[in-house]
Amino acid sequence: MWMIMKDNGARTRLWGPCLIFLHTVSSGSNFRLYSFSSLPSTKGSVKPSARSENGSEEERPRCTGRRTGYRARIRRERDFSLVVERVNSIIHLRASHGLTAFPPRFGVFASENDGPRHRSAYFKRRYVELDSDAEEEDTDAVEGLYSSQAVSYSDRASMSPPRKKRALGASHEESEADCDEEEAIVEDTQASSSSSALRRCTWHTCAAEGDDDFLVAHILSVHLPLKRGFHSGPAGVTCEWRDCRHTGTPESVWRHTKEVHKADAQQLATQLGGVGRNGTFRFPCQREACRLRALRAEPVDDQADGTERQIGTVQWTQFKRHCESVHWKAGSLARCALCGFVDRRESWKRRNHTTGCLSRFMALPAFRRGDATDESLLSYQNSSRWPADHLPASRFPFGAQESIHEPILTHTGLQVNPEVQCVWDCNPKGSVYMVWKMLEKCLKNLLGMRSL
DNA sequence: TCTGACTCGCCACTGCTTTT
DNA sequence: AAAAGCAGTGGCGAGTCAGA
Repeated sequence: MWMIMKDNGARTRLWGPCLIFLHTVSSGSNFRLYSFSSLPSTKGSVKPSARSENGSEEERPRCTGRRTGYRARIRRERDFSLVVERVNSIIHLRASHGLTAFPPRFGVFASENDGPRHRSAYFKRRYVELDSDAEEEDTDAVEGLYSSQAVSYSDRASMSPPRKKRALGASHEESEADCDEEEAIVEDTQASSSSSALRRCTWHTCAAEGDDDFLVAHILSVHLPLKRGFHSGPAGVTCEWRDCRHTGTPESVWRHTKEVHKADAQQLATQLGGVGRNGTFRFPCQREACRLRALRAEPVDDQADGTERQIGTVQWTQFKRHCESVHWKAGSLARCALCGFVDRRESWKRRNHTTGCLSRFMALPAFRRGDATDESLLSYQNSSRWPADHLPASRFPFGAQESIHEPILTHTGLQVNPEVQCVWDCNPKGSVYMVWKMLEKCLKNLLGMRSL
């Protein structure tokens, strides 16, 4: 279903497995449920892809004026106005943080400019799962976010096989874990690759159980809840086109690049025969890192358009992504909430970083003892960074700006820390993710539905 | 309604690392 | 040493959106 949220006057369009329309009614801190009739029409990027997994058209949850598809199904099954009235009477969300991602893309980097996008692998997968009635979840699962009772929750229909233990974790393990703990990491990682894809939190007496993303959210909301704020990303990046020293946010520097350097790029493409069909053009990136790389490399192949592709050249249509992923390490990238590892969003599913990272973190002696603090997380992030003198030259993102190595842990007060209260007979309070899962369960139970 | 710019996700390729 | 695995990166097509 669609969810639209207004926060301090700025509407954020979100999609999620919900039946509600949240609307700010008082200074961005209280949210109220509205019926679908209040929903504005949605089109464009908030709409799931028209393509289904098997290539056929499916019933899609769209907020149009017509009672079609999923919405019509809901209306047939329940009198939705009664549902809204009921939910309004028992839910009260209190937020002291700008909820720009609801549910948050837990496990990866999230910031104000990094809201959920329907094309992300996570939401695509969530849509498929939640639109299917094939599975029924454990109704007690969400409670595991709080309690130490043995509960289980699987947010994934399947889990990718774990990555092999990599050098990334080696230095960390040398300092933090003994041999037994290394075995525990391996066992834990292997366990996570089993068909159940579930494993337990290793925190002291905690018995919460779930998949990788669930456990990351659980750890950050339950065991290390207070001081961790949402990192807003690198404060600034530098253009570096030739000798340009223009600095700013990734978005502003990209605008600057388009305004000031695009003509230069086109001229380079023309000179080097990099102009292709349909107005596309490929040019050598003029940042020092790419120029040095090009000097060291030979042309690699011939392109369909007859031009020769060289190391360090890029098409203009891909240039923003190139800047963000190669030079700035900022923008539309995903970041691990535990170690700060940054990768392109579309690579997260394939790389399966979370499995190994979570294993290493939960193997920390302090974490297993149950006395880990935010300093433990900060220490873990520091130790997980690639030491510059140990980096293979080709692996290191040569030219990447320093912000990539900044820890994401910020010591902030409650006033900027995500904190949400959901009153549903039991009055829990906690992270956005946790309350979101509870709300999802409550709505399911209320509607008597197996899935939304 | 059309069009061009833009975003997103999938895929292929290269080269390095790890395993056998 | 060969094979397999993986990280880094760019190409490409489909979808989206805003402006003409």
